[in-house]
Amino acid sequence: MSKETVSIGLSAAIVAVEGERPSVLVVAHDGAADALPFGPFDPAQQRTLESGLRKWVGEQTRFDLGYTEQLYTFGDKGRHEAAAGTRVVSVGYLALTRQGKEAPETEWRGWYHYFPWEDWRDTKPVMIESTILPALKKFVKDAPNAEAAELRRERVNVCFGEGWDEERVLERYELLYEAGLVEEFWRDSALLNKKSANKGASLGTPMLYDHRRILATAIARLRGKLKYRPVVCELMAPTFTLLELQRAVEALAGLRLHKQNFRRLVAEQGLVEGTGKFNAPVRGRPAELFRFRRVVLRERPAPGVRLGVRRSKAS
Amino acid sequence: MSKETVSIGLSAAIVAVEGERPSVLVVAHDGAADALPFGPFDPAQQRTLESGLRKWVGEQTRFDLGYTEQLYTFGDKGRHEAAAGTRVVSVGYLALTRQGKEAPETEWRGWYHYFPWEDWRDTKPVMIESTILPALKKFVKDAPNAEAAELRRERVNVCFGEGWDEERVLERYELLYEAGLVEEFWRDSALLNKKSANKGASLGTPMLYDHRRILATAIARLRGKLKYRPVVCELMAPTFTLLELQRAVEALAGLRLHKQNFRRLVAEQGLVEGTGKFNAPVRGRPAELFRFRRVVLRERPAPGVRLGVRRSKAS
DNA sequence: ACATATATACTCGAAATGAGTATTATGCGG
DNA sequence: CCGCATAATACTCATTTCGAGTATATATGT
Repeated sequence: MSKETVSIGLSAAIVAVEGERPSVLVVAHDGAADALPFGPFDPAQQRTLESGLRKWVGEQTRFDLGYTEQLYTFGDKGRHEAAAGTRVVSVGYLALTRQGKEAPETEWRGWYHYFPWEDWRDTKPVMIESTILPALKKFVKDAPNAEAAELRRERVNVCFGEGWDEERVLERYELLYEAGLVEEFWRDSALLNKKSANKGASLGTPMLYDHRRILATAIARLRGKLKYRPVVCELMAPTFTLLELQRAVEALAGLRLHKQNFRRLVAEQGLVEGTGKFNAPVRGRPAELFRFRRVVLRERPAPGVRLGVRRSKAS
Repeated sequence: MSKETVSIGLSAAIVAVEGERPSVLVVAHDGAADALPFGPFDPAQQRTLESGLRKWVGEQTRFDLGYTEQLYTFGDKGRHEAAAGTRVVSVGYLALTRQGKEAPETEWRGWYHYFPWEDWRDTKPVMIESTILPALKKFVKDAPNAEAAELRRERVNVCFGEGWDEERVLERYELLYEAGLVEEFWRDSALLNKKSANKGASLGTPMLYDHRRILATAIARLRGKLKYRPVVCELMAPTFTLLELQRAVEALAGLRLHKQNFRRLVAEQGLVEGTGKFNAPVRGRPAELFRFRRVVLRERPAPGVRLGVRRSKAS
């Protein structure tokens, strides 16, 4: 039994929304691919995993995390290579923030750079029909046997078939990974096999280690949670118009919502309250500025933003 | 910086339902408290965390895990004590099974032994009014300052106040832990402070290490997932009556459901199909035996068992 | 004044939900 | 063999929620 030691890596997907653009904080870790802020967990110094995370994030980004939530622990061999003889088990976190100042070495990047197929706000991304589905069709055909092919077909259908489920971000990324459609797959298998496979397709911008997988998990979780917990509030300025709130939710969900119904929902749920003040609009009637109601923020038995998804024409 | 090393512990809450009793597989680990099957992760031998888990569970229970799902990774100092100088970070899993044969050293135990306050099927557990709320009121009063008291009051209200949310199992357990109402709290603080604090209240049966916390997470997750994924099917015999299915869901949720509406839901969703055969009832009209529809099992864009919770009188 | 753009109010039908009542099929005690 | 208790299953109904849309109000720029 070779003595391989374990090390715990902590990574954070720190998310913010500026206008219509959901973004994530990346650090230029070693000039290579984009990376999430991360570092090893030091059990001697830290009482909890989360405090370890805060320490790293603080050092790398001078950021003071607000809302944080653990996502998942990944331990697969070969998806987070470190020094030989050490296995990195990485614990991913989601953090929400208001995009204040950040440190020199960091940068906000729109998360759809990494997941261009996830943004359905304007139209269904053309790459799905033009690139993804044909490649996945090939992936199905290349299955080792009929049973595996049927399984793959099902997965493709669930992930990219009719009935878009905006929450299946991770499932989709993993499918593309296994199908060899993201750069990480070729990089990881080259490292594992010690031979460089010929580089295949590369959808979206790759990230360091398994960071894109962590980000996928973060987006999936956030999209899910939006619907039953008031998490958007962590991302908004102290006051905002209802349209701004809607645009933020849309940006995160990657979908357009029905305006009138959206405001009905947030109103009914008592999520926000008017301030009596109005904004100075570029065009059109001024909109009232709202704020979140403190009461709701301390998680009640209650609600988030149920997205009133729309199925027909314009806003 | 003292060289403390990390070790990863894998634990599984293996859940089954027999009739009306949801239960979890426990092992008699060292005669002491009940424990979940668990063991350290060996990076040299295992490619993934889950395969490591399957190995341990296989060895300790001769069980072949079916459906498994990662729950959470706990790393707090002092809640899973091991050899000095090693910090155990424990990754908890949920597994669902049909309660077949088990190994000698193991035993199925009803999970409400550990969480008696979570079973609302017959009535609201009296212990909530008689024991828990008075003790928590004291916990609020003992807060170091007014702000902390307000926070505690809110938590008590969300967890045990009006509007029972059956999913907040973990929140409730953690609150009781912090309030010193479960044995684990006194055990852990004695270990940390090296002095044995006077033992306080002890609600429910305690477990080894942080296993009760992992079980709480498992129940919470399962109760949540019931509503939007067909997970019960992992727990049912190949064929079953609709009432048996309902009883299983009720057992897990700790709530009673409205019979007619329950069958409407599962029927509409196409979750099950009749077999044409009927059971031999002790009393009453014989019930048709159903089975789950294969199609639905490969997670569709779709449904689980939305619980048609009832708010008035009898079944 | 009017075209344009946005905010906000209100309407309407379809579907989902909660809560029943009604009917059907058994076994059993007389 | 009748009638009753018991459970399964069918059907009803009011209410709420949801998706979709129309209507009206209030700005700006020309």
